[in-house]
Amino acid sequence: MPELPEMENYKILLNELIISRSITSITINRDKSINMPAQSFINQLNNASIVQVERRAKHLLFHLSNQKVLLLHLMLGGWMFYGSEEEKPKRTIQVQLSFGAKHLYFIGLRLGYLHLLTKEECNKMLSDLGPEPLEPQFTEEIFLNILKERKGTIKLKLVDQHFISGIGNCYSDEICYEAQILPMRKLEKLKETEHRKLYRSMLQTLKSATTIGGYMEHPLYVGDKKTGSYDERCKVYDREGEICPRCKNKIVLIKISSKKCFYCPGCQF
DNA sequence: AGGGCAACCCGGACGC
DNA sequence: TGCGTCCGGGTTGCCC
Repeated sequence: MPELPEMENYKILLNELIISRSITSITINRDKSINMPAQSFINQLNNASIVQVERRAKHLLFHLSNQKVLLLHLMLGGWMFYGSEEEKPKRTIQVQLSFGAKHLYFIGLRLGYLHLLTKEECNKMLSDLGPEPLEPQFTEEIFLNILKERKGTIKLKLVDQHFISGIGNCYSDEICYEAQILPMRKLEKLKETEHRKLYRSMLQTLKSATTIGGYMEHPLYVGDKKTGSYDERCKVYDREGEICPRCKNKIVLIKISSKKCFYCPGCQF
């Protein structure tokens, strides 16, 4: 569920909150969330500090002072909260990193994980990911070129992490809506003007969602007004039966390859 | 290469 | 309130 804008928002906020602060204790409530025996994990993290938080696709990389990397993927429904013991959400917490009196809580890690890796191991884990859509070097011409080599359903391509990384089920629908293109159409049947429109809609949607904090429903800390502001701006995702803000038709839900897909039959072609 | 599908996992929502 | 049931959804791997 958390996609590029949500993770980018987390990255920006965490870079303000936890940089250079020593990890004073670590609590593992779910062994499956990490990639080694809990005691080894704890021993390696204790007293380390987080030098920088980086994002790659839907992953966050916590770069540590001991040259290791904590690689986070929230998968479905994972989220984070930063605050004191009293502020702690009343949810099951899988992993907790403490920075003195403040703690970073990892919540909802079912299939999600927090792996402690060397830089080499981390690079290897991420080596199959496609380009970052918001990197300046990912130009419209490069996008058009990779589209020319590909066939298939637009929505399935947009969520394919080998093709472009960071887009998931929500933003793929929002991007198609913005581009006024039906998500079930085939890439190879689009005109070049539609390819260009898809690129511009992709950048516009991801940028504006990132700027206003993504659609993540839980704030990162008490008083966090930024995280989640995009939720009400989603035009089609999870809005079956609601009125399209552009043409007043009703939003439709279909399945594409067992994925939920929302679109407007009135103004997407 | 694209597409379909099962498996992974379990908190939380929902029904009674 | 309490218990049982079921669902969601990104990713991987396997098959056609």
